[in-house]
Amino acid sequence: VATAASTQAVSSLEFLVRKVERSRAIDDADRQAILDLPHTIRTLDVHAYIVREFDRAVSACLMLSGFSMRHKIVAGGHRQIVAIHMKGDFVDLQNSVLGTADHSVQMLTRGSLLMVPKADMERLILDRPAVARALWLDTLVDASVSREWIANIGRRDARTRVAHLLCELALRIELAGLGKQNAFELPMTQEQLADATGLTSVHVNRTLKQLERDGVIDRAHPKSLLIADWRKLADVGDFNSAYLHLQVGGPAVAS
Amino acid sequence: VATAASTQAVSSLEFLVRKVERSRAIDDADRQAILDLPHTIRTLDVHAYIVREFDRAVSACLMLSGFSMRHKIVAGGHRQIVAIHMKGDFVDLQNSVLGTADHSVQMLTRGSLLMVPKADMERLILDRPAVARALWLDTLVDASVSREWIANIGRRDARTRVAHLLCELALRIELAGLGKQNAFELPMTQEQLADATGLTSVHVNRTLKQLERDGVIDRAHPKSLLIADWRKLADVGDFNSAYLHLQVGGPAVAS
DNA sequence: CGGGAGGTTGACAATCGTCAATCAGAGTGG
DNA sequence: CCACTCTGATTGACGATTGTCAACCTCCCG
Repeated sequence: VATAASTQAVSSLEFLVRKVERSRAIDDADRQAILDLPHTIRTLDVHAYIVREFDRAVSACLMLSGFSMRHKIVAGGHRQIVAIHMKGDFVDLQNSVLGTADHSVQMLTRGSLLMVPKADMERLILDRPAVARALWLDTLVDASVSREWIANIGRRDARTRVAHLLCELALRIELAGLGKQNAFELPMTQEQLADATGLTSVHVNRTLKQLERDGVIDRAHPKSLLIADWRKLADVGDFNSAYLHLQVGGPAVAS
Repeated sequence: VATAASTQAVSSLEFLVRKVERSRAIDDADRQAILDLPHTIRTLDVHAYIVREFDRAVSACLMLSGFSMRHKIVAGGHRQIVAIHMKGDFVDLQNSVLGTADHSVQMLTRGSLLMVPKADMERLILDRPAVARALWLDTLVDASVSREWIANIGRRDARTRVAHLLCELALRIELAGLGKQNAFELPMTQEQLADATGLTSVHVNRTLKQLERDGVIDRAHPKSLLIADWRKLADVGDFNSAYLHLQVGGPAVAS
């Protein structure tokens, strides 16, 4: 795989360096190992697939812009979205370690991705333990989010469930620098919200309408979401951000 | 932390070596690093907590026997079980990396655990990349199971959901050498099955009864489960074991 | 201007939850 | 050995959250 050494590409790897640094102290050799990664940038349209079920992973993909969804199809053709990804998220680090994808990842909007060949990623992981630990941390946070989604879908009613998802998206969008916590563009249709919450689009519609009537959210256009009362939404949504592990990393191993 | 060097303890670390070896080729230094880990063995009674929400992790725990459940509590006090663990599973590797636990882990049966202090685990991870990768793999498989649970709870009806969970448990119990795929002791009450599937115990009861009437399962005692027709159960449960990633590891990085 | 995707709404159906009573089995102490 | 107790399983009646179906609307875009 050729190394794309355009200005754009180099700044993208620096983005990866900063991501890794957020969760873990890394040294110059670690930093250089990341900056030396061969890579390409891919821009994908809405609905384009990043990973397809049964694919064998060939690259690790880091989202640079846009939104994507991870989803599974069950018997009967129903779809369940199991994660939403945005700028700064790795979308198939797991597939690149596990081998065959057991689900698909598809763009929710147009966006661009940093692609690093699987073999180079593997080598980075084995050569640079501090980087490996930071990436592992990333997958652990993903796993924590998945567990919260299980609880959300399994044990909360529609109103709470939708409010919770909106809270999560709002917070993550703000953290990614893509909008304000209480005013952002919702990158999903109501059908997609339904597939993420285990509901139907009709019921999501009714639920959103109700939240709007109750003065919790405000929607000028159907897609733009204004959170009229964050406190209230977090309350309705039984939302506690602990599961996002925003301050992770923990102390380095004592030496 | 003192090293417990009883015969029992040593064989437990060998168990960890074998676990790591299953997913990844490791060398003698890796093997020795594992065998040198300080550790203790703890036996816990039914309902005992392995990890409590808000705890700061102090040890990584590997299950040696018995069953446990990972669960979250939502507003209203409802409980959602987000994972079932058994012999060979790590129960708080994630907490040991993430810091504070965002949920609890509790014994479903009496059982024993191998405990390794967090700091030693951290050091192992940084010093032995091949071991770190194997452990990472373990957490990735857990994450994959979580995603399947999201789909199971979000998009399948009660009958399918329960059947799917039974299939997963049957397969994992057989793989752990704790029973046969089509005849094993179910370590969970119907209320626990309900909390794992996002249903109520009453509805789980009706569903199990129906599966029994349909000749899919057979229950001599309420707790012993005989899968009368594995094919049929897997069919009813829309079960495909791919998400368990039973053949993982992938090729080592080309050198 | 036409087509299409997505949003909105109503009527009705059904899966699943709630409540409550009863039953079965295991462990305990007398 | 036998009441006693507790946990968990079972069942019925009823209610409600959520799904289904279908129509219509609105906006965007070519």
